[in-house]
Amino acid sequence: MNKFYITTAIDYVNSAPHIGTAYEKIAADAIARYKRLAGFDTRFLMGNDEHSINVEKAAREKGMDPLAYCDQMAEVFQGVWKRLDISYDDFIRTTEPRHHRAVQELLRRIVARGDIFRGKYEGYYCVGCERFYPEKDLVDGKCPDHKTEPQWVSEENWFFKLSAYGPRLLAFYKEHPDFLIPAIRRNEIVNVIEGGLEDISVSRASTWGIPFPDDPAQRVYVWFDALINYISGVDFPSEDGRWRYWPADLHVIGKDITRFHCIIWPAMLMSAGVPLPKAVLGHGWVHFQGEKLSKSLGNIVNPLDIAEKWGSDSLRYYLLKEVPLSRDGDFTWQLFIERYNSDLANDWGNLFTRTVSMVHRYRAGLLASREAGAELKALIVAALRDYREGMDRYAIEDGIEAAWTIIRRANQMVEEGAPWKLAKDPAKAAELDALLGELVVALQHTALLLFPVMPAKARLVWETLRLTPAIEEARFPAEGSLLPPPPGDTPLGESKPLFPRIDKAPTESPARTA
RNA sequence: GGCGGUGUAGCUCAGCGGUAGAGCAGGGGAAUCAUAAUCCCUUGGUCCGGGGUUCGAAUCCCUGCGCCGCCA
Repeated sequence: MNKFYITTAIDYVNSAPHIGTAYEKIAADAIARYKRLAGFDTRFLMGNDEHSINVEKAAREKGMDPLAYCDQMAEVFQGVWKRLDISYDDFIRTTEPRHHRAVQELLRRIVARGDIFRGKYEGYYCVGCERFYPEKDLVDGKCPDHKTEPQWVSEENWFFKLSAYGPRLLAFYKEHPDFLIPAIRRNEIVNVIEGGLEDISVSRASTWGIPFPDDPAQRVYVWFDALINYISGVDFPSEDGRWRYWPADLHVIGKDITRFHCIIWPAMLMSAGVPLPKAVLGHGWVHFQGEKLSKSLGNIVNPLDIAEKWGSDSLRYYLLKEVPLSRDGDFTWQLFIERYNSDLANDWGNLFTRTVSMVHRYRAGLLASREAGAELKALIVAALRDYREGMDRYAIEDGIEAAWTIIRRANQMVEEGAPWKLAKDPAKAAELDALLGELVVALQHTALLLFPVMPAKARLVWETLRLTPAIEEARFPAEGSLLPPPPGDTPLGESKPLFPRIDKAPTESPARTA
């Protein structure tokens, strides 16, 4: 069986997840679920990045031991992810022993290669960013991001010979043009490499972090440490068990950290002699009401607020449909309500309730016919093909669009067939049976296709149609065919609104307006 | 400043050499199974401005402007 190993960025735990963080996990989750439907032995890794100085600082400010603080935040993060139906298989924390082992072993190999040397670093260091800034990049002597004064740091560190890897990286990008998605970001990275790489400091004099091998006075620099989670999560340096998932098939990350993932990380692996990941997807940002998310603007939206009120699926749908991974998108309440009502409540939700209630009303919940006619079958087969074509390119919005061709057609079929008329004429009983059967088959396939995007509602549709086994076990039918139909001898479940409409008035301004 | 992207209907976007497209919103109608949802029809665009290539350009080239990204 083909495997598929997908990861997301691990998160700093000095603040709770916001809608942008959630977007990345939701997108990765949809891809992971899609791959499972496609029959891949899928491994989906997420985690927390706990060795940041800022994490230590946040803990101290709360008067907590850093590790205890991290434990607490790990609960918070995983609670949010579960609430959003993120189906991760494993959750790695960089304070775990398994991670320490992996980091130290990888470093040992890099040292053995001769790529680590002792050097002195002096420069302005922004604690907020955990990075050095050249003086010319400072604005009024302050960090352009945090607007705080950086510290002048001068210390002896361990350095990694990144500069030596420029040619190999360029050759790699030439051979693997699809490594970094979308293409535009690949060009940027190639330009950076062509401009020449500098060696990087990979250790800090600190007490919070992973001890540098053979130099307990130094801790591994948080970024160097963090990247390694992708292999410690599959048991590196063990050669068996989960290591079969490596190399990763896709690292899903934000576009701001592509350089770490597309230059430093491959170079580290080259140095250590570990195979490189297959691809990196650098997604864009979710803006809120037209503005970047930022603490100072106070427009950080808690994804749980939306999920609690309207269901996690509606948030997932909005983000995946309106914010293609390849570019930035915007979250606005107005558009959210618009998409929710028109796409979810009116199109999909209504198709579900009207179909199920007609089966109950006219046929006591039982299906005498359970197959698609030639025309509908062709449509579903085409939708399956288009869906997979889109999802394989990680164009989730195109996959959703393909699913909607079934929904639209089914709603049309209801109008054209007018079951309420057929029901009044006993001579047309067979026609009515056939139509209801077609609608149910259509609905069944929408549940399959939308499961990666809206797992909870898809599951509800699936179960209402009495389909077995569970939707989590479902797999795509072979090319050109449809799923096995629902049973004919068990009455369908209850018809209830999948997405209760949002009445505009009371929800006009749940947050400040732009 | 350099490199790159982008600018198409009120909104979000597709089209990327052959008579302007989709969804939503707006207008009209049909229907009543359904969350007053659905379905049908429909209004709406100097395709950012200017120049050029071509029988023909939203689509290619040049230039100006706006926005965005990366680098400096």
